[in-house]
Amino acid sequence: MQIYEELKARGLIAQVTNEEEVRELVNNGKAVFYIGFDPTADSLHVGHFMALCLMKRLQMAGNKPIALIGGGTAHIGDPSGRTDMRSMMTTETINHNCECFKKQMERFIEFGEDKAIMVNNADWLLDLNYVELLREVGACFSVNNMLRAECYKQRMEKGLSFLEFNYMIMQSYDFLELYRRFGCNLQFGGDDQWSNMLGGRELIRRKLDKESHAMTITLLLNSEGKKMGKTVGGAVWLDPNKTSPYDFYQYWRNVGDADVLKCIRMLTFLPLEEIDKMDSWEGAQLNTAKEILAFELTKLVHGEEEANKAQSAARALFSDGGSDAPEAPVSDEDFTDGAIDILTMLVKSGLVASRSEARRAVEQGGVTVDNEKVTDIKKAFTKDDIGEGILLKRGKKNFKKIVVE
RNA sequence: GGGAGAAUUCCCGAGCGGCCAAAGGGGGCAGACUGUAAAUCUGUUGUCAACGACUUCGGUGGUUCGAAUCCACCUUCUCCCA
Repeated sequence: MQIYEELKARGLIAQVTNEEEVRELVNNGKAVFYIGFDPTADSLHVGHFMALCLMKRLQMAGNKPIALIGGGTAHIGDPSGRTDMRSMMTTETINHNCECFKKQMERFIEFGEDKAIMVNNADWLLDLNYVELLREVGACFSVNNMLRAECYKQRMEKGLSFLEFNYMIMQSYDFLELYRRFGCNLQFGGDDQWSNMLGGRELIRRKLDKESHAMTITLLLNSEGKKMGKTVGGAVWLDPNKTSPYDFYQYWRNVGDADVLKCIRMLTFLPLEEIDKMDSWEGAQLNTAKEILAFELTKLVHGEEEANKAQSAARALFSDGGSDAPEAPVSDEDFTDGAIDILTMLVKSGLVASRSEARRAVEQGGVTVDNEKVTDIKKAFTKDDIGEGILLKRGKKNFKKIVVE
């Protein structure tokens, strides 16, 4: 099976400009393609991960990836898929985020001579002269067409600033620039980028009279139509300091029944035949599929060792109440009169955000210590009680092993 | 440039000068049920030394015994006219 067919079978491809031509390009390793990453945070998240996997797949098939970090476009902010204007970021923040992105990407994609390259559009966007730019590309954009684009339509209700309106032009300019510099002939992106990508294609045609292509990746949506990889606390990050490997594992372990197979197909590198076999699984058997999904992804992002750790911690905890939990240290200052009370312990461990929350959790019967329910908010523990460490749980899925420093 | 209106807790959205830590919904959390799923039901959802106290209703001042509520100015946004 060739790469294009595989991507298709995995459900990764949402839209392409011209299927025949793109297939030809990609299957023969003739594509020089780019994906843009907006450095809006200091870590990549699951959404980016999909794009990275796609780059890897295409690279393995002999195509040349360009990772574009949007150090320049980040100054503007992409209005696509947003209903409000995002707050403007300072140049320092953007630069910091770019650095973080770089480091994380290097773990997935091989960069170097004749391999993948990484560029930052700040290098050309920030020095542009307004009038020159207008003269060069301004004529190539029809405002009428732009306003018809879905991403702007939505914002017409709420209000759209001129700043954000220009995002499409910047992104199109990127494509043009990459075409000129590296012969980049294909752009990938999330499905919400479609109109921006077409803008670039149009620009290349007008300025250089050359054909280029665009292809969008299916956005990873759950069965309710919501973007996956988001939790209340924010995104599921790839940075282990922002989302621990265990939490990362748990996120995938807990996806809904309806979404497991889709995720395995789209995100893992397991052979398709193997995945097809799982297709018939149902009911509690899906739990196995979830475990596979969680393990495979954790392995890809954090390495096999971390994946094993996360898996055994989870298994131990949910089956026999094990001891492989992440540790939360408490220090001498946390003890008063030689003991630490349950509320302090909950707060210190990070299992709850405030003492009030801790109190509620205990009062509602959601807290256990070494699997014994604690109902008294005044309950306290001495160092001897803690000994080598005790297992503190809030609810069914949140736990820490308390140890004395 | 002229005019009208809006800003409330995680989000949406009620809120007579005292009975407002602020209705209702969503979301979150916990419990029951389960398969670490979904659906459903129950409780809960500002903070703290907790039958009480403290800090919140865009910002800064003011009126008042008392302000989310009234006044002034500022900021941001929306709408109408140009």
